[in-house]
Amino acid sequence: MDDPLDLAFAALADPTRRQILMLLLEDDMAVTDVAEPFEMSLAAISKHLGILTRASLISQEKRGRVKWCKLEPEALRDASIWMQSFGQFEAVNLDALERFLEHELEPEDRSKT
Amino acid sequence: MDDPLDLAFAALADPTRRQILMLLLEDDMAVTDVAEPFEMSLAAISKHLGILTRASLISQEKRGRVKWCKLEPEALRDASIWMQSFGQFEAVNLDALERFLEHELEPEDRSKT
DNA sequence: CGCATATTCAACCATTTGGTTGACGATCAT
DNA sequence: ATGATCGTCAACCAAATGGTTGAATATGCG
Repeated sequence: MDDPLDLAFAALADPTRRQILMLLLEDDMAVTDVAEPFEMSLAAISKHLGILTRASLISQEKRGRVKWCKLEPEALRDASIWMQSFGQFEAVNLDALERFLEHELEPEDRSKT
Repeated sequence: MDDPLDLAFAALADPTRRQILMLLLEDDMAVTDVAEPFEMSLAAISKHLGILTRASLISQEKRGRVKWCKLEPEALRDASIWMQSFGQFEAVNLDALERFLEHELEPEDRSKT
């Protein structure tokens, strides 16, 4: 079961991991900093990052003792492309996207605007 | 864990379920007919269809003793929209899509052309 | 060196998942 | 009414998932 599509969708199915991706959308981050907003242990976050890495949704590069996490949109693109075949292209409604993201991002506690 | 996005991505993470969606892309189908190309039991397929239904990726309507399954792209669209925020819109590369679908659909045994 | 920081590893646990089988309830045809 | 077909349900099972804790491994700092 190492179909890239399996890995990508399975990785995206967890809300913690989607939230991690949203964090990384703003900037590359160290593992410890990724973990900071979450209630769970650092080890748990480390596992989530491993899953995201195996799914190629992020990459991790160790510089010094810090491991930097970076968003890697390629695999996400493949999954997105797969989905387009069902969404019949009208899926990409940018107005809907904006409204959706507002609704999705607001309830999170990460709003330090 | 009834976030629609969780349900949609988790449903898509299974290759059997993605294959079912591809079947339904061509036409609405009865449960038995959906199950026919697969090795596994009818009950297993019934479960998969239940998961797809709870994720709103398909709908099921019982007419007589036959339960018809129908593709329902709305939830898929939501998931797709979520992903666009990472793919930075250039994700929708139609050439790539066509090449991808060719590669994805060809190896299946569903080719009765 | 000796200690703090950053991250992973290993063992463990509860829950979920994906599958099986056999019995069951509906529906249609004869 | 009998019987075949359509589909689900319930109980069970093995394996995967998402979390915990405590020990281990680097790496940087003074």
